[in-house]
Amino acid sequence: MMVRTPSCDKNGVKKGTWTPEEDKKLVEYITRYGHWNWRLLPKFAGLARCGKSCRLRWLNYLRPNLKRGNYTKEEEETIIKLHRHLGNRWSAIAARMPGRTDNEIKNHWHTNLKKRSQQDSVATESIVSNSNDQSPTEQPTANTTFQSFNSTTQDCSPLSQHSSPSTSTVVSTENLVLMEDEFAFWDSDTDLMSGNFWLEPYILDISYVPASEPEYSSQVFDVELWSHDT
DNA sequence: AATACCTTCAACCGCACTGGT
DNA sequence: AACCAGTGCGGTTGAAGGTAT
Repeated sequence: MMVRTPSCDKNGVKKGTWTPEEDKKLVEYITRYGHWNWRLLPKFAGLARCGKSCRLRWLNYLRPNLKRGNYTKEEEETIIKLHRHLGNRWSAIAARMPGRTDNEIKNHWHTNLKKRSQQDSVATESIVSNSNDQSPTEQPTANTTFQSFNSTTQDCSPLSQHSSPSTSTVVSTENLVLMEDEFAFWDSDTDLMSGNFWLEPYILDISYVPASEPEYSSQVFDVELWSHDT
C-alpha cells in the first residue's frame, strides 16, 4: 500500500503509517470512552501519536459506516455538482455524502474528477459563448452567484467553514429569503436543494461520545459528525 | 528484466476559528 | 483586549503500486 515510512519526531511522537495494533488501540479506546479530548487521547489510549494524527486516522479511516473506494457514477456527479457550487470546501461536500470523508473526496477529485469537470466546463462555455453571441449582457454563472452568496451570507450559512452552532441552527427569515433567492439556480440543476437542505442538521454518522462526558450540545449541529444517539 | 515516469491516497503541516480565561 | 488551548479544514507531501519505454 502507499504509505509513509514510520518515523518519530524529537519528542518520540510516532509519525507515518498506522499499524494494525495502533488502529486496534484507537478503535477500542474510542469505542469505550469516546473522543473527549484529542490531545490527551493518545496518552490514555497508549498511543505514541499526536492527537491530530489520532483524530485524522479515526475520521478518515477507522470511523464506522465509512465507504471505501468504488465511487458510483451518482456519487461522482454529486461531487462535481457540489464542487461547482461550493468550491474546495471538502468538508461541506463530505457532509452531503454519507460515508465519505473530506480527505477521500478531495483525493478522488484531484485524481479522477478534476479533469472531467474542467472538460465539462470547457464544453459548456463553448456552447454558452456560441449562444450568447447576440447578447452582450453578462449572465451570472453558478460560481459568481455563489461568490456573491458567500460575501453576503457567509456567516449565516450552515456550510460556512467555521460557522458557530448558533449561526448554523438559527437562520433568520431575512437570510433565508436571501439564501433561497441566491440559490434559485440550484433547483434546476440538482435535487440537492429539495427538502430542508439548509435547516437540516449535519448529522450523518455515529460518533462515540461517552455518556459520562459533559455537554457536547455546542457541537451537535456543526459539520463535524455528531449523532443523535449519544 | 530494468528503470523511468505516472498515479494514487494516507498522512502531515500550517493556518484559521472558537471558546475559555 | 489579549492570550492560549483545542479543534477542524484545506493544501501538500511522499512512498508504494502501476504502467510505459
